[in-house]
Amino acid sequence: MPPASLSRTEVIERLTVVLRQQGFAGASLAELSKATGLGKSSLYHYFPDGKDDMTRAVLAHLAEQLQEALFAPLLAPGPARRRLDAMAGTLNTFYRGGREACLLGNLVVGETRDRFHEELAAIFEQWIAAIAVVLRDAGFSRTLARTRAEDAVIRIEGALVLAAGSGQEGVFERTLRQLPADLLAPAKAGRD
Amino acid sequence: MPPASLSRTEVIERLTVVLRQQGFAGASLAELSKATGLGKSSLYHYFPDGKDDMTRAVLAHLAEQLQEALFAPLLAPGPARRRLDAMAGTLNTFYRGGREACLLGNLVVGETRDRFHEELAAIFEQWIAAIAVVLRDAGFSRTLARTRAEDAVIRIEGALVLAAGSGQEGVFERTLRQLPADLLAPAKAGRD
DNA sequence: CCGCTATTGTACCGTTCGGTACAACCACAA
DNA sequence: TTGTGGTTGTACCGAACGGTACAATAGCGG
Repeated sequence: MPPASLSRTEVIERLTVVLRQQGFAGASLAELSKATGLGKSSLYHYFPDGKDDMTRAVLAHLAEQLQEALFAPLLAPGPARRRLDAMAGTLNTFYRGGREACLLGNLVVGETRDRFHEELAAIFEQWIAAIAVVLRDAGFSRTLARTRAEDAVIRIEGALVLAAGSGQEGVFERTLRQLPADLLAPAKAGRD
Repeated sequence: MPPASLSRTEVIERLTVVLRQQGFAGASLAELSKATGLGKSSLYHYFPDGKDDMTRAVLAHLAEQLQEALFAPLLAPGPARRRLDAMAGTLNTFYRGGREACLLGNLVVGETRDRFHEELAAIFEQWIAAIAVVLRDAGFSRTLARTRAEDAVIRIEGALVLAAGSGQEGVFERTLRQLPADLLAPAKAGRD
């Protein structure tokens, strides 16, 4: 085994890859060890509580990443449309056009949903709240902004599921392309 | 262990419960055995290839169920709106208002995505195709009907993810409530 | 150079994993 | 009654699981 020379961040990023592809139950210590290049003893040195600790570290790292790459731009000044377009662009590269799975989506399963519920719910909430701010800035009511923001996250997560399940390439990118305009579309009586 | 006296269908339904809650990797033989009341030997008697066979049987059973409870009503004559409303109602009970996970969504993960890709893709495709027929009947173009049908499945799957991840009860039901009207909304220039 | 701490390899723990072998059972037909 | 074939409990398999103990190392400040 090489002398590592990986920063903690790099280790966490490699753990992320395994967890987001395999889910919690499917990610074995052996795989996590291989992916990081760290032996089990090193892994337990940095993450004393094992997979649990690793997952929490991965979630914390993800929260930071999203904060600066997604939420902050959403909350920054500028035209609503441009901010939403930026989110779509960021997500498209983040999920490699739908070819990469969503860590959050793969952790809301079985016992892990309850075990990491706080962290998961917090990330989802921040995301929705950030989108809702944009929609409020665009002039929508608080409640409409909120439901549309939830809808945005719903469509992103759903598109990742369908893209993975159907194997159709375009599904995710098309969803991202439509999203900004749909979110900003004028409210219609009887809808929303 | 009781003398079983379960029909094959009942066994499959009990396997379904475990698989949809725990996913493939998270569903152990011990759990599947306990849930069905069948010992491992009986399980292997009915499903010689183990979890693989069980999962395939569960997927086949799900396909049948969806066929008669979801796709057939969608393809039956009647006003488009009523047919979509029926779908929404069926889904709401099927997923217990978002409290129950989606088997499909939990199988598009890790290696299981590839292992059962054919079955998964077929079910998604049938579902989308059935919705698209309704939208074509409602007067939409082939391509618009198709993309909106994909969007419907996307929103359903996404709503299940967000409902599970956020713990918010209303998310799934609200999504289902909005869906029929959104799908039938007149096309607007620049959107869709 | 020393000594100290952080890190790591190796060996091992008990448990559970998916899966198999096989004898006993059971209902039922001959 | 005696098969007989579909079923089942029990015992077991090797491998992999998550996790631990510990001695050896590596790197670095003094």
